[in-house]
Amino acid sequence: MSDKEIRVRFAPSPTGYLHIGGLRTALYNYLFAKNKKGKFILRIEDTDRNRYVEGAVDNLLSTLNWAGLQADEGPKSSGDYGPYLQSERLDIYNEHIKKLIVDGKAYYCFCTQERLTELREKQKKEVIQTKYDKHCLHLTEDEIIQKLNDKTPNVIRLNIEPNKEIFFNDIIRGEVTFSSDTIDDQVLIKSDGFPTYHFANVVDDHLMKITHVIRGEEWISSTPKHVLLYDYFNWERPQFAHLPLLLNPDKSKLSKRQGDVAVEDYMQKGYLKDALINFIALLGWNAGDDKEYYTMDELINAFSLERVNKAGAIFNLDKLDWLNAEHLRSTPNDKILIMLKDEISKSNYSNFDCTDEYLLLIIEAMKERVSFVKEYIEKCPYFFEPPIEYDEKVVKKRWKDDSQELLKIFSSRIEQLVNPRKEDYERILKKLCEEKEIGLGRLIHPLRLALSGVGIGPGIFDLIFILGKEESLKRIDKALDQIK
RNA sequence: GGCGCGUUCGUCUAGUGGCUUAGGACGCCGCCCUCUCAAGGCGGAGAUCACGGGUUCAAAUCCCGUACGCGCUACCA
Repeated sequence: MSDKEIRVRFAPSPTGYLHIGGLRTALYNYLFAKNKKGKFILRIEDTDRNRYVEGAVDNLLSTLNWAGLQADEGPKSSGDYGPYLQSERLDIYNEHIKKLIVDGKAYYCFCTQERLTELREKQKKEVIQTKYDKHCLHLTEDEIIQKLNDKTPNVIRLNIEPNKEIFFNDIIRGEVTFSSDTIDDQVLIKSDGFPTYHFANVVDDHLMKITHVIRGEEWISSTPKHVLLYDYFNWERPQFAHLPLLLNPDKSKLSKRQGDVAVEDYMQKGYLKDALINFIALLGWNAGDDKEYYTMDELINAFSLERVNKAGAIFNLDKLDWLNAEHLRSTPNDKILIMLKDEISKSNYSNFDCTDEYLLLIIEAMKERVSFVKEYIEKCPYFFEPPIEYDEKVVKKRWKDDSQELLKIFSSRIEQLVNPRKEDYERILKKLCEEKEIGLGRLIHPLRLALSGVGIGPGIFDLIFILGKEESLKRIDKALDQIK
């Protein structure tokens, strides 16, 4: 493998949404390509007309873009090897299948669906492997021409020679061997004239000069068919790397039934793309050290197929939440501001009117306390509206006999302040506690309760400063009135 | 059923024959810090490395077998 340009592809079928497992496959392809200064190509495998979903391609593209996995070549990008939609490449497949037929490597099959089902049932009853019996391979040329002229529905099948050892090398798993006897004469061209995945994928990968086929483990079993096709065409085989599967908690292949599998679901839940990418990158790969937090650039630098695991990984969200918090914490405040404003517009506080400076103060104060942007609202609603009620437990624990008096004095003293800073509140509070010979908590806790209605939150001086003098005075008054 | 792939703490994983009384991370528990909650620091519980044979002075690591799990077994991808 000389200095040839590395070219890999992500080849999803447009089923309506991007599966999280698909995102990981795309990511590994992307990381590998970028690490090798190669190209990442997106090809849409839309050869199954029954599964056509309106708008699926656009959706796929936008989700991939959100995740930061822009294709160097693809349906909406430029590229010299298009079209990148298989449904637009029918002529190409047709031209290539002819060569195979001429060489006897593929053949027409006119068997009806009924005969095929019957055959399969018979084989099942005899408990032998279910596969096509090459019935139509023995048709004479005249018979074939006759049937073709009669427009008898037909498919084209791969002609697999019996009794051959087929092996290929997998970067992740090493050498894998199959006996050709266990491989079916796969349909290459369906009766509607569309190719199957097996045929289209090989033709396209060759024509698009794909050097490495990186895909899910579920393709291992059909790889011998693909490998045979390369050999039949006399084409150089790409390198294969079959990724371990993403699993449900019960270890079955990650599926819709057991939780969210669409990338959009995670977008909607408020996960940061950097966190999601970081998380799925670590599901099946690691650099061999203890590093857990990665940016995309760091992933590109560190990634290698050799260090991808063989065993499937259960998709478990605990770590994702932690990574999201980590990534959110290292996001600059001005970026969080933009996300927070968006979140506010979607919340009950959509009419809340305030300056960016106000939100920035909240962001800074809450930064260590949130894992998601929306928690800047959920965990501290008191920044957006006065407390409606006071946490019963906190009242019981923190509201003492002297709380009323202390708050009254404190309130009257801060009232005198002009444009108070955080330090001014602190000075006054400390002085008052000194005078009364009490610990700071004696005043701090009731004050927090009065201001926020709850017993948890940012530092008290941040809290009072952010709310501001007027608002704080109002809230203290109200609390004095309502908490008994 | 056939074929293929896999199997280290609950989960993600390190480990490529001696450095391993199997390391880290998430989660969980405790302590410290402290105005609360977090964050942070420190510590703890948690894996007879699926099982059984072999090879070797020495095996989680190499070989064989078994079990279990998963994938494929379509004119789906």
